[in-house]
Amino acid sequence: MRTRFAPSPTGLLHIGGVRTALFAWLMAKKTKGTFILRIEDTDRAREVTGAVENILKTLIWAGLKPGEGVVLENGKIAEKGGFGPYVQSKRLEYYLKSAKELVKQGKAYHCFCSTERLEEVRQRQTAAKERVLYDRHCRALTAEEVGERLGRGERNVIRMMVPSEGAVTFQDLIRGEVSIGNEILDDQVLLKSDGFPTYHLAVVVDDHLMQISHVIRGEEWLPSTPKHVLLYRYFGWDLPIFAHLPLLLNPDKSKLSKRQGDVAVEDYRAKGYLKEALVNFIAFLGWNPGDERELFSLAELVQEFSLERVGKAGAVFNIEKLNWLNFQHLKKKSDEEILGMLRGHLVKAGMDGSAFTDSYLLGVIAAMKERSTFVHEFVDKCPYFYKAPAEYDPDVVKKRWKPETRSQLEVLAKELARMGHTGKEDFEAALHRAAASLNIKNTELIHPLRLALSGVGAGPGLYDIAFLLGKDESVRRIFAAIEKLH
RNA sequence: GCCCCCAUCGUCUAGAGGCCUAGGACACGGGCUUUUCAAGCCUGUAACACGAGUUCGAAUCUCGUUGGGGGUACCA
Repeated sequence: MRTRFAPSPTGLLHIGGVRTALFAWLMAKKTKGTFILRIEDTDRAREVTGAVENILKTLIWAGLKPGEGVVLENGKIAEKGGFGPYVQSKRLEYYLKSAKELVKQGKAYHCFCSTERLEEVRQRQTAAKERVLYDRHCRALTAEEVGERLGRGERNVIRMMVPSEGAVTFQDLIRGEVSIGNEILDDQVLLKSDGFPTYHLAVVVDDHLMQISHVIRGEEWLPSTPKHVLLYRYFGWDLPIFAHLPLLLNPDKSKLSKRQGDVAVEDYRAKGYLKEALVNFIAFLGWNPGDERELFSLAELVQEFSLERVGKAGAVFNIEKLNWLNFQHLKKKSDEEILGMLRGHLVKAGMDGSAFTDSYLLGVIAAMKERSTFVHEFVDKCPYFYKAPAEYDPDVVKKRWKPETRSQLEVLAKELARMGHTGKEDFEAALHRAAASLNIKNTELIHPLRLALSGVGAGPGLYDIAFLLGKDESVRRIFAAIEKLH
């Protein structure tokens, strides 16, 4: 099996794009086939510099490395494989040759209509509530006339000649048989006046020349597939297998787009989503294993995935589920692995990472793991592990800080200061002793202590916090709180 | 407008005629646990768009309606 992902370099890689890439990649891997990256840069106006590199890096980040086509070699964009070039702007000769061949066979023709005339035709048709199609004006031109105008170097395009009757029927792996009447098919432009092909010509020529066996793409291409089928027939080529994936939707069910939240993979990456979670989540948008399992690694997806189990209806991109998956995948990682990511994050957050030892951070990770969905929460959610609280949550102060708290905490501080060993259970024992000597319940000390140490009312187990901070720092924070809160 | 595709809880989905008084997951509510917050465990609310058929029997098949989406460029 040879599958391909063929994006246009018009910007950042879209979440819908990676899903298409993922499905194509999975199919290739599953069958020990090849996954190819081809760049469809036939619209020069929309091209964005750096887009190819971004797309490639994002794919690789997600684990979807192309085995052929446009690849990254030593950090540089390169091409690999025997069917190149893999960038369409470098393949102009193929498209020109193909288009000319069709003209010669009478299956395509030169069209000299101006954009103004085209626009006029469109408007007339719209007003008359007719189908908006090219009126095939230039089909009537004689060979002499065409030759003459071509000789003058007049601007023209090449359009495919679509039969006005009959219908095109083709098989889609996901949707079964799809049929569209020829009468609604346009005499599609194949070669633009700038010499570049349109998508329709380029995709057919390249998929054939590159021996793509399965064309896996979004459902938005379904309506133009008949044109492609026609083109395959005109050229006398075998059809690939088509699989049109259901669309990814905004919460309002329209096609996933910008302006309704983030759509670039990079956005999610920047927010701290794990690639494992994103891939897992995206795979389940339209696909499922048929049983109750939900957590999948990329390798497991390769084992289980099949296009037969891809659904037909569009799927809403639901961030809540993604968050849950991120939590699950984060929990699956070893503390050591998280440590590496946390160190990276500390640096990014502008903190002096070297101020904390591995074992200290590992302690923070153990304490916070059940409470964190993202790696950055090992910092954001518990700043008190990195520096003493500068202020105290007013609500918690109101609830837990009584007039007698001050003197009680002083007793506790003395107990703590006297400890010989400073294990987690020693803090607990010391607090119990303090409470006993004051003749109060443990909780009356526990909550004020939590407030003094962390500045907030919620978090990991109190003794975990105290143990991690250590005896001296805990005592310091108690006195700091007494001073600030009276 | 025209064409194509789609239609099960709010969301992702299981379901390929009887196993469905429709299952799971996220989210939401309640409970247990507990020094707090989480996590975990238990539990609750919640869906076959509608209408005709076919059939002994339909979420599952057919047709229609409605709704939604996509397409309709010298963009992909």
